[in-house]
Amino acid sequence: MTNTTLKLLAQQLQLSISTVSRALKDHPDISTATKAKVHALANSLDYEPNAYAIQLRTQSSKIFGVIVPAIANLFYDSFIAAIEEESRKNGYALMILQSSNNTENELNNLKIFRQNRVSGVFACLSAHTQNLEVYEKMSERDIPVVFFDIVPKENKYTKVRMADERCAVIAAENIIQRGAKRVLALFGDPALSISQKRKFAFQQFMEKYAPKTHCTYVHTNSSIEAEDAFKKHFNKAQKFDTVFAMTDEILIGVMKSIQALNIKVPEEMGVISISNGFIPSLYHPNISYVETSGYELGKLAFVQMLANIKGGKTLSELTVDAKFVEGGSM
Amino acid sequence: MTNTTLKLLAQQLQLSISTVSRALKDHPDISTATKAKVHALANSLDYEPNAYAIQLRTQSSKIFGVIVPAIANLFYDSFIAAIEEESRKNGYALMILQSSNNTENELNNLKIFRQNRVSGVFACLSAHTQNLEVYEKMSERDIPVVFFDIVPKENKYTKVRMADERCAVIAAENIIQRGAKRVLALFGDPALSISQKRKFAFQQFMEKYAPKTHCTYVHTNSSIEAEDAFKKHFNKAQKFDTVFAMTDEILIGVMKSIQALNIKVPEEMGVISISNGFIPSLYHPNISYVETSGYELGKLAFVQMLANIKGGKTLSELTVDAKFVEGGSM
DNA sequence: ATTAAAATTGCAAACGTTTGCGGTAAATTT
DNA sequence: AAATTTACCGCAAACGTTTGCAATTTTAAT
Repeated sequence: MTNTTLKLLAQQLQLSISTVSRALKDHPDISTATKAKVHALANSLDYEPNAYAIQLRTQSSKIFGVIVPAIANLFYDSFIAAIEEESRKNGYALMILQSSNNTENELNNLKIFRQNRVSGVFACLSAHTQNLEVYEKMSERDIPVVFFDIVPKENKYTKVRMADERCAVIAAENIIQRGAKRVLALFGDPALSISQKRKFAFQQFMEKYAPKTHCTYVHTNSSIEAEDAFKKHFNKAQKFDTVFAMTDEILIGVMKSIQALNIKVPEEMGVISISNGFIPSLYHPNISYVETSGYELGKLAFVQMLANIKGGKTLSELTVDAKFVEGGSM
Repeated sequence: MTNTTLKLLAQQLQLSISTVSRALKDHPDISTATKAKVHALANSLDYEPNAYAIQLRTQSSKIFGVIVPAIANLFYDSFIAAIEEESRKNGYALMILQSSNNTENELNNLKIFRQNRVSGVFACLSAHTQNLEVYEKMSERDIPVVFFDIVPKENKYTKVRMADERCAVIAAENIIQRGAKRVLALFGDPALSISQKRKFAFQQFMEKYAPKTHCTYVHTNSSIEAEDAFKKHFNKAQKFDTVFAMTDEILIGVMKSIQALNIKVPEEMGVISISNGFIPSLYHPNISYVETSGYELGKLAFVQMLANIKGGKTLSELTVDAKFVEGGSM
């Protein structure tokens, strides 16, 4: 069946296309009588405006592009869920593409976004993307870009991210409060700035406020590595009494070791992590964590995007605050 | 900066728009010389065809719509990841909207899809959507719909889903093989056909091949309920020695109880579930499960979609096979 | 009854493509 | 050298909207 168009409505009503168009959007020029007629027919014929014709005419699409390393990821999921919600409220739809942490895919995705003339893009950089030229190209075309999570260093870009240092500090505070004597602190890939920031802040804080607490710092790149690291260090003479996991991935490894060794939490071992909350809720007792909400980040990113679209440029870095969520593991 | 268009290229090269258009797509009518010139200028000016103009002219967009109850969900994630991959390979992009299991949202999303004249939609029904009229409306507009996971009963629709009965049977087989005497079998919302199917198949099989095994069947609607149900039944005089969880959500509740009661797996309690594998891998020992891969389902759905677009109608139900994955919990 | 103002509606161009068809010049055949 | 084919290119319409402006009708003011 062929789609109903303005032309069709106009013909059936013996009106001009322009009148129909205006009637449909309550233009004051049109009499209430004809408005009623037009609306009636439009409804009964299931008229749906052709988004492509509109965009072609108005030069603006109601679509945002989103690039994430992976959709199947607890954190990005909730980020996407948040901007999807906001987008819908504001009459936008989302086009979501995953880079798989691959720069080439990232480029291709950006291209699709350009071809579809998206109104803006939310981008999480691939781990090793260095060349930001493509993103410049978006700006030249007046397509705002809001970076999130993995963001470029230069501060000419609009970006939102977690308050990484604060997270680490809050974790450290709680570890001190527990009265930990020896702690094992596990961090992620040392090449990533997020790992560096969190470790640096954590270490600084511990050394300043609890110089007598013995801390062991280890970098691991996967759940398995974290699991092994835990076991290895647990077998030493001086056992640690508290473990800090920088990410969910690490926490998962840690918890497998804890279960395997049948260690009692929190009596024999305190556990604290940085997370969005899902993984910590899987265990008994629930793991205490510092919350980094992808959802909140999404909301914030959307605000930035809207500001960018409406009022011109807002070149700044915004961070979403961290808060401690008590489980029962400390 | 204004986008470069065919018209601009044509002007600069002193050619007609049609020649430029044809040159860009290697039309045999155009001489290699001019093709070269056109390509050169197009490249240096970063020409990107306007997808909206193309769609308007050709009446076909290269976009698929996807409706899921929630993006932030292990299963749907991997489904989305799969169709995203395939879409990219085939030159399509995805527009993803979530229904939040709310029929009104579902309707709105479909509307957005219609307005954007998507080439097809992948839809997972909201839990309680009864009225499929909207989907009929898509078909009238020649937009193919492939249902996945939660699918309508009528077999005039194209659908892909997990082999629910097989899953349940495989689980039952393994429970029998373990030599279970008493089993607690936990299923989801009894209103959902997926729960019914799995329970029916499971029960049938157990009664036929292990009539002496005592089975308790319970329906629960959340992790918490599952957690409570486990505890409640575990306190009875005759303890069960094996537990079956129909979904990840249920498994999570079960495992919290198991941890809380400090039950040894698999010695004191055998555990088996139906899952895509992520949650089972979180525990020690890993939980044995029957695999229902969202990823595989996605691949299958895409095949169906393509068939539908290319060769007309393929009205049938396809299921993706199940297989048992040994953890260490049985 | 004229004229001016206000209320309605229609015309036509534009957005950037694609594509059937017709046109011209060069190459080939007679 | 005329006739025919081939190679290359341009014209113009169409896709479905939006919108400035002009045209028409109605209402109000003289």
